[in-house]
Amino acid sequence: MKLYLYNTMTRSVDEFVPLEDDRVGLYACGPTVYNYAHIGNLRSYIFEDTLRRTIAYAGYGVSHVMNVTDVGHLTDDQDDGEDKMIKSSREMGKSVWEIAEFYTDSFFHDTDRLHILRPHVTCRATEHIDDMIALIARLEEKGHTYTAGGNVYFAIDTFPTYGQLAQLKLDDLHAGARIEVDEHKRNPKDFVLWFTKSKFENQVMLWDSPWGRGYPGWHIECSAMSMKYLGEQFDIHCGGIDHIAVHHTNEIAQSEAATGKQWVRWWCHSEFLLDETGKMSKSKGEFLTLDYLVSRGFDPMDYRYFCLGAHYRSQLRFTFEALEHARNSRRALFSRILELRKQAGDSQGSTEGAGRWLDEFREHASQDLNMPRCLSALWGLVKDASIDPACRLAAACEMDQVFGFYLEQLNPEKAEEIPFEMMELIREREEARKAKDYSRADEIRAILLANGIEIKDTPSGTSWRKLM
RNA sequence: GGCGCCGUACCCAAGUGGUAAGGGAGAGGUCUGCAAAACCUUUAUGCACCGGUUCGAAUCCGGUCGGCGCCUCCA
Repeated sequence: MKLYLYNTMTRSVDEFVPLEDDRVGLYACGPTVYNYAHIGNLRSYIFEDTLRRTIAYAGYGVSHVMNVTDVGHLTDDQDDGEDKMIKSSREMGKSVWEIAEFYTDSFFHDTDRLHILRPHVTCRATEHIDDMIALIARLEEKGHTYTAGGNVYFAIDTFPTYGQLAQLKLDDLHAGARIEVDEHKRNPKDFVLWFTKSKFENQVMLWDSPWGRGYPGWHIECSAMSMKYLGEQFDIHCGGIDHIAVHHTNEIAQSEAATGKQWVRWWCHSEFLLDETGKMSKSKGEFLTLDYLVSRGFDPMDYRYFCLGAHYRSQLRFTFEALEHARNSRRALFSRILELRKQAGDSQGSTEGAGRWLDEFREHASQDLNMPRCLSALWGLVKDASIDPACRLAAACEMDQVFGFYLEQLNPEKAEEIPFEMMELIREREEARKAKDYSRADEIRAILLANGIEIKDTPSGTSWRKLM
């Protein structure tokens, strides 16, 4: 299966050809673990997961590497902002290391529930300080750095193609329009590789370096760690669209300045999730978490389905109404799958006969991950009565390799496992129906429904199903 | 000021030159004690607006109006 992916560098959808024939190196910018991930963050990881699954579905092996930024970042682009890790530490009365561990665990708890596959390598910034120092030293040797005011800076003037990814026109940039420019910078777009001056009273994350005791700049970790695990050149680097202008632009500069060759071949960026007021942002203070959605009665798969309903390069506005629609669809889909399983019985289905739908699915998956169209193909398949149920089921499970709903794990028995009291109510309703006391029967049906149990009366008796 | 994106039915959302996917919600029908589920039927001569290019445009070009994101940490 040929894959076509949008590449931010070329600004077009191009045929994807990996460096090696059968293995794809994929680097994803991971979380900064000073707070919970919000659902906007999680949308990005769902996109990356879809990308990874699609690459695997297309027949490639994938090496998926993700960083965890557990070293403090400042709240702005100078060294007089507040370190977010320290801020969080102070507010929660825990050490920065405990904060990092707590939110890292929380992050993976969320991604697990969303069926986001864990990266093959998860690398923590604090465990790779030596690699970062080595990279900075390499840049220093090649004359790309200077020291001023105690900090080591990257000089963008030494990297002629600076800003290519973001199509920045350096002359037109009004740097400092919104913030004051660091007086030590030779060029306003220069950025810090290593800090030695800490103004924070509780800065405990400090390491020795050739430039003094301090801590790394914000961009160097991704360069150092991606090259360590994927090589000096690799296939895909992905992240949120906000990273294009600064983070990834700077990563490219420092990486390619150090190695003298192209670093990343494909840049894939996902668009933002918006809320009613606009972009969802951690710094606004209030934001939606997966836990909150769950507390409102949603299943993590509802959110996954919601995200898959829109293209990853489109802004998507989150509303609870839209999430409810996604939940309805997802439930309907899951119950159809369970129904197919029942009909299929023990017969092992082959996907032959579902070729039309699988072709459609593959075509849209390969065209820059058009998940809305893929979902459309899944629905077409599932509803196609001309195809044998076992075959439909097998084909749906094949598509699910990309969707990640884990349809195969849907368990009819589990759907029918209900508490004893509910069981009693069902029995009582049966008796009421026999006695033609329909008002009581309807009343019980309403109670059951309120408890997430759906009743279905058939000629052969009453069956029930948990709304999952 | 620079860069980029969007405006498609009641809602969400694909489609980017060949005559509007899919889902949700609603309506009618079969079934049912009534429902639910399932199935069938149904809901945009039109894709913000105005021009232009073309045999043909939601799709390309120009303009207008409206909305959003990035350029500070941020997915």
